[in-house]
Amino acid sequence: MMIPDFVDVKCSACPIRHRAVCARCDTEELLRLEKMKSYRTFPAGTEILWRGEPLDYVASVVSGVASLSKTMEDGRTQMVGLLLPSDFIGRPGRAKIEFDVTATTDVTLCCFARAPFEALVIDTPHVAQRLMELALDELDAARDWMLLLGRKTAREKIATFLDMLVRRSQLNTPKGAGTAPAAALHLPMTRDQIANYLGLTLETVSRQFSALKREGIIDVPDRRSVIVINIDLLQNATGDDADGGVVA
Amino acid sequence: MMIPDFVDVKCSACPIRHRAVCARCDTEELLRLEKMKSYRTFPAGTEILWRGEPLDYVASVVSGVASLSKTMEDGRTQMVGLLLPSDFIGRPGRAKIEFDVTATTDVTLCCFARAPFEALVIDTPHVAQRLMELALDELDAARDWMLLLGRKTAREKIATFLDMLVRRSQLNTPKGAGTAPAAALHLPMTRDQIANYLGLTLETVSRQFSALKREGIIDVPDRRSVIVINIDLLQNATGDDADGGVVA
DNA sequence: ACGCATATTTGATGCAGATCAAAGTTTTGA
DNA sequence: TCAAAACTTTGATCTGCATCAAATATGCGT
Repeated sequence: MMIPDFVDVKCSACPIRHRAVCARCDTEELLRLEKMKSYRTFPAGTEILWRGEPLDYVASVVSGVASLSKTMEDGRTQMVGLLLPSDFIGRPGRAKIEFDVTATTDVTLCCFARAPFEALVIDTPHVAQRLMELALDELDAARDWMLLLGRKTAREKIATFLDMLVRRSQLNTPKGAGTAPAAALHLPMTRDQIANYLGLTLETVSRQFSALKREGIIDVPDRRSVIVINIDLLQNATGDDADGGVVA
Repeated sequence: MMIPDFVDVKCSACPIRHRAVCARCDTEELLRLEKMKSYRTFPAGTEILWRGEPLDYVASVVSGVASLSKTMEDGRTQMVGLLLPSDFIGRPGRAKIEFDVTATTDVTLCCFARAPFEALVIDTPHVAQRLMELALDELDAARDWMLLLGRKTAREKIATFLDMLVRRSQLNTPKGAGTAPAAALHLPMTRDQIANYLGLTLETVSRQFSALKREGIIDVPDRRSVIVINIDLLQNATGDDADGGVVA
């Protein structure tokens, strides 16, 4: 399979320039980052980091989707986060992590060696502040997910998941006002991975997809695509209040 | 009921001095904090903050236990965090929160007006760094809880909850080596609140307490107390690996 | 294009935990 | 000191989702 190559991308032309940890860096700071960065690509399904492994690098996700997951002794696993383009891996002052990071799709990372990056964080309050914002966003997302995992039904979980994908795809194409009539979604994961994310089994995920399809709320043209036919009904099925409590 | 009064406590004599946001402040910085702080006490069961309400203050928990919770339209609720002494409420750059904060027991807060506190954060990298550490600790805790909510059985949830209380009480009384034979725990919440925290119903919580008691793993002398008779069996019942993945 | 590996759907059945119900127990306050 | 309120325990039953099982579908390597 063809994996896109980012080796020569300049920060100024970087697709995640405005949302990543470097969002508020000026030209000079970008030059400093440019010198310490290197791209690395991981094929879908490969491990990026193991739990407990020492972290010599920190990184931003440039393209693709990675997942954070925790595993119990007997093999039960739970995804505890999704890393999308512009999300950050690794934390200042933390030499290791308590979960595994896996490439869900092919993933390209913009890696920074730990030591010079931490020096940069100390010198530039922008960057420290941006790291804090990214951490707080993750914390909000984790708490929304705790409500989902602890209290939502299988149907609500699937609807919430699809609704999240719709909102996220709208972030990338913010088309003024007017509700989009039917949104085509690309699913970045298999049924099994979706089940892991939602605290379900793959069979239950499949059955709920079928049920939503049967009701005309979505269509599933192929295993990696979903078309949302009726976004209002979908949002009703999430169990959240109308306004959603999502960052506007 | 008698509620302890902290109005005149000096930072230098503060019980959470070494763990809170001010952990690494020097004498001069403490003086600055001293000038902007004020104590406030909330009786058990009262609301400290409502979701979406503008935050004019940030605060540290000085004593007692507060909880963060999310509620669905139809009334289902899920606790998404527990705030113990030294934990922090409110974040730099965030004017509101996406959950309710409730006093679980009587709670005393050390409150700082938002504006001067944010000025302090900008001036003193210590404080910004400590806030980041606190946020990352919360993120780790949230992720552990996602595994619990998504994949653990009722029995494992209860065992994990009790084990967490044991570990936390050991933090306050770190007695060198040697396993404590039987730990007496004070439960800071009702069965209903425990159920909310663990994504269960109160009946299931009660049944699992009874089962652990029947097996001789714990004793329950009264509704707010648990005595851990066999900590090894309790930890076996959590479903976590032996070493636990908890911060050493 | 074929065949195998992998992913998905669908069906049948079982069970953990929710729900419904009622009987204790502890706390509170008049 | 007593009654009412709040909390907890225990029992009976129900149900949503897991589990077990098998039949497709899809994609990949040769």
